[in-house]
Amino acid sequence: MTDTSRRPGPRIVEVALAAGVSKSTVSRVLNGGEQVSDRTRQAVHLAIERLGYSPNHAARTLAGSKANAIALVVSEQGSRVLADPFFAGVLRGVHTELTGRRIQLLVMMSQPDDNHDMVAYLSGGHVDGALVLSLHGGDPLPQILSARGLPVVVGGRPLLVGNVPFVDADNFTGALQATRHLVSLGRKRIATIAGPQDMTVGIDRLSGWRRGVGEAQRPADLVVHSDFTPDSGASAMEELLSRAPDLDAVFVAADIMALGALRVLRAGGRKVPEDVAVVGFDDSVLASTAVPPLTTVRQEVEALGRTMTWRLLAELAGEEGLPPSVLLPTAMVFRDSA
Amino acid sequence: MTDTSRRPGPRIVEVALAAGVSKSTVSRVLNGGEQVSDRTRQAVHLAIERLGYSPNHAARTLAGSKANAIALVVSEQGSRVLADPFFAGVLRGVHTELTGRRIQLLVMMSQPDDNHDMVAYLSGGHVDGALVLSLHGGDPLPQILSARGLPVVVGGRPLLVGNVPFVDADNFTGALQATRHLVSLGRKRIATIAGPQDMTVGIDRLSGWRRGVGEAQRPADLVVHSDFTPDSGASAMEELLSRAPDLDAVFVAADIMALGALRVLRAGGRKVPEDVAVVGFDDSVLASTAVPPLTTVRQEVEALGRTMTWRLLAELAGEEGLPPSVLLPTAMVFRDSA
DNA sequence: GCGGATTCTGGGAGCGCTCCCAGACGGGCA
DNA sequence: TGCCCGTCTGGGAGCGCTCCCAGAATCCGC
Repeated sequence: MTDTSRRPGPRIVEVALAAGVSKSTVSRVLNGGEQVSDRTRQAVHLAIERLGYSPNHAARTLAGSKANAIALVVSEQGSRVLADPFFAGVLRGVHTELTGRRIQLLVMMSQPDDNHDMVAYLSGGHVDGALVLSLHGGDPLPQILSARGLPVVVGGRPLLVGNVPFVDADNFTGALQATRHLVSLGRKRIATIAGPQDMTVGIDRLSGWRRGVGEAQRPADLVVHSDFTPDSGASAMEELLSRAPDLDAVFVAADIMALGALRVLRAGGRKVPEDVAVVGFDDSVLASTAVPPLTTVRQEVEALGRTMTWRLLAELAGEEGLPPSVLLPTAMVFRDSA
Repeated sequence: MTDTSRRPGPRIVEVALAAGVSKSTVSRVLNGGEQVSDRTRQAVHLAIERLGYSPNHAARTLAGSKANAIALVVSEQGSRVLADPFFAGVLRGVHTELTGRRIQLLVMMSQPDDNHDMVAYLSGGHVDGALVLSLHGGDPLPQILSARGLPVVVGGRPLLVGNVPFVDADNFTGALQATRHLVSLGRKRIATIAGPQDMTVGIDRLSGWRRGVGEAQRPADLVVHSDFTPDSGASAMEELLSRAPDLDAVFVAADIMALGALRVLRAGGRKVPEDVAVVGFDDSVLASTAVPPLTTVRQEVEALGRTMTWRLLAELAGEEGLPPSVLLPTAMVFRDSA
């Protein structure tokens, strides 16, 4: 339909002509830009500006040895509940880190079952690297891609460690901080509603709590596992209450579960924080609107995206001495619930 | 660093050789696939399968007349609060609609101020079309792109109508339904906390409420404008309460504002829904976890993404008689607050 | 049985770039 | 002055596809 007789915009030769140089030189300026005299470089830049030239991505990719694109892979299933605000934040971070560079961001969603096509695509040279948001840590995708020679950075500590670099919030320390806070409040019976133990985010936050109660000589028996939904948080709270009616604090491994827990506490006539102090995790939008507003542990989702991207690009650039993995600091946010 | 001496995987000629045909024929099968005998087609498909061939995107784009890619443009600013879950849902819908087709999805974020580069990029033939998520309806970006010949579909009704097709939830009807529900409950003094009036989502939801109170012969004076944050919802509720202490119902134009309103009502000793019935909008995750759980209007965010994509692809395919724009139905979700 | 229409196939010229190679130019040193 | 070497530049061969054109194969009716 739209037969604009070939794509619009000037070609590299037009720029070369305008600048009075060859297209090789323009190309040189566009890329590394070494071995070009300042006068020439400026002339080229001027011509580019004047003509509004924007290099053809497909041609660069075809001719060059890199794809000038990276992929952000999100798992379809994981993206249901937890991932929503999480994902948007990560994406923003990724994008921030990418601006200025001429690198395309491809977003893909991995099906739980059949990733055959995606693996073929990604390892087929269409992208230079991949960012994998691995919410359910057991996903073999990062390993597969990495084994095929594609640079990969995982967001969230993977369950199978392997040698794929990852970036994650420091869930362990965050949970530890939260528990220490409860201890410092003088709480004696500190429970936890833990996340699923097949996800490192669940595992690490539980470990942090264990360490926290351990170092304060408190019993570490009040653990109920749950699955990152408000309802499961509610039933976990019920179970805790029936097991230990004397509990006076709960560390809940995710704000969204904390909402369910708060509901049960309220229904049971326990005052928060007077009778039971509650600390959540994530500092999602839910936390500030909860009743009462939730004291929680903040993780910088956007920084996660930025750091993942930085790590990947650094690797692509061939930088040496990169950290295999990065843990991002977390910080307590004090509100009313503890 | 990773000098894999050219990209891995077979080329189209390998496939042609394996199938005993020419590369032209393989190309034909890959694309439209008309004018190819069934026997040949099957042989080619077999060869593709056997070799695990995946066509080189850059080469197709360079040689062909289309880019085989579409862009999803999100505004950086809008993506802060409102957009988070919204965006993930839309993206999922877009992706769903794209699977199977060999079309890349590029995600870009538009800076509020400088979109110069992005416009150049998008209208430079790098993508075949664009999906623009326009949360702040006044954005001229869709018009600009469209004027430059790029097919565009906007998500959310734009403020400047123009001739750019859009897909939106039927905010008007949704608000009308909500208001009618409050009327049917026998409420007499029905207020609204409206959204910003520089966004059509705010305008349309207010219109729906006006229509609803109007057709029930109720006064339409209890309007307070707010800005889609819990705190602004709270202060709006305070204002309403002081202006009309006898109000017995509120339609809040977004769940996130309703949370603030609920807080104020609770603090003021009003029982929800007994004293004041509250209906929200969006059916976000916030609604079900609110206290009390919020009756609200559900908009199908994923369907929005799917529909936008369908509309764009249909246009790219040159289909005739496409609807200029589409309004997606909304549905009431009844919980405890009204 | 033959001409022409119809269906199918192959050849090859680009698409717009990068990157290798060779050549032009100039400056320092013996 | 002559030679070498380093800096800068231009030419041109691809990258892997699509798409146009021409030619081969098949079919049909008279």
